[in-house]
Amino acid sequence: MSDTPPTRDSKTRTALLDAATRLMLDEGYAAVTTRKVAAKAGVNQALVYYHFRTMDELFLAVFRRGAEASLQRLDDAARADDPLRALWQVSSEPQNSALTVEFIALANHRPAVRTELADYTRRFRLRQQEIIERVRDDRNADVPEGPTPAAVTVLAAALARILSMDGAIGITDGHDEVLALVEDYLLRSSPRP
Amino acid sequence: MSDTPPTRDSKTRTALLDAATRLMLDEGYAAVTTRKVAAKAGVNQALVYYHFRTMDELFLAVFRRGAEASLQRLDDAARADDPLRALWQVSSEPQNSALTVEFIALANHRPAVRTELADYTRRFRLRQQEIIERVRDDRNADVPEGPTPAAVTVLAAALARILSMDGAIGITDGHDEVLALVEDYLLRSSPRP
DNA sequence: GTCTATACTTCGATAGAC
DNA sequence: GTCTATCGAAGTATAGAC
Repeated sequence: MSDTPPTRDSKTRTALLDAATRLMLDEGYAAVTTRKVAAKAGVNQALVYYHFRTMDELFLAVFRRGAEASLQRLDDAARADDPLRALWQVSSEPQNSALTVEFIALANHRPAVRTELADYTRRFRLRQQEIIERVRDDRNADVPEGPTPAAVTVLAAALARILSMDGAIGITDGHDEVLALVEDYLLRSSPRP
Repeated sequence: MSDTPPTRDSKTRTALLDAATRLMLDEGYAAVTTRKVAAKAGVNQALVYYHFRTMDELFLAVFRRGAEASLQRLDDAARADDPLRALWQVSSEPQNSALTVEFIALANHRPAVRTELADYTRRFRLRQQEIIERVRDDRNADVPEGPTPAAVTVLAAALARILSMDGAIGITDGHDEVLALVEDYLLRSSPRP
């Protein structure tokens, strides 16, 4: 506890996180090595270990930054005119899903990442679910048919990810049809003006 | 062309493919190294290079073996009593989705894998789509509502994968609700006896 | 087909000067 | 905070004996 910890909001630290994120998206998590990250950030390799003591901590820092941003966007969506549509826009941000898939693969051999990913996923879905329920209650409507809020959160995550994964390998067949289903749901659930 | 190529159906070759597959499922694709694969198969490291000249070829061989098996199961499903339910069973085999996710992550930095994965995905979905259309035509029914066959193939892949990915990190919330939706679709589309 | 031995590369991580 | 220098481990791949 006598060490001076590196600054939480340092220019270099941010550059390293940006570099690691870009590497994950462009070349996959296996391309995230201290050397490549440092090179992309324009600093020395050893400096990575000053800001993040291990690779695990670097990955966790990348993950947490993205997770906090996503939860923040969720709260913004809750206050949008059409919250359900805003929720879908947050979920379907392509970068979001692409990064998540990399972290899921990473979680396979990094227990610390798995724990963090599971915690975040639960929080994200639960918050999403609350928003969906609130929208439903606000219209104190007769919402008989259609999937439950819990199912909707899983469906949204599933669709967002398949669109992202397919896109990564150049597949788009059936995507328009699926997006039409989403649009259909949003229109059926949207506030009548 | 003067080299004697290794036997296509060799005991060792199969053991190596099994070992690589298990490693991918248990520890992620990054754990698939010639040393670990050889150790798990109980043979020498250099032997991997006799059966597969490079890591790329090893990964492709693992992929192709699984892909051929899946396409075969698709054909079997086409002849089942309830083809749609059989299709869902093939898609939702947990191993299937888990392996696919690893290959998607791999495709990110192995172009050869990406090409192969894209080709296979197209063939799989197209074949699935044909089966769905045939089932629909057989009952020459009035199938007005519900998603198109192309959308169904994407939905099935999306749901199978999210269930698998969630399961890998210990998340099951909302899964029952989603499975109930699938069951609902299958019952609505199943042959009335 | 299977092995030993080894060349070469890259990785994570640390020590210590500035 | 940032750098140079370096260690040891692990990776891909090859040569050659059996």
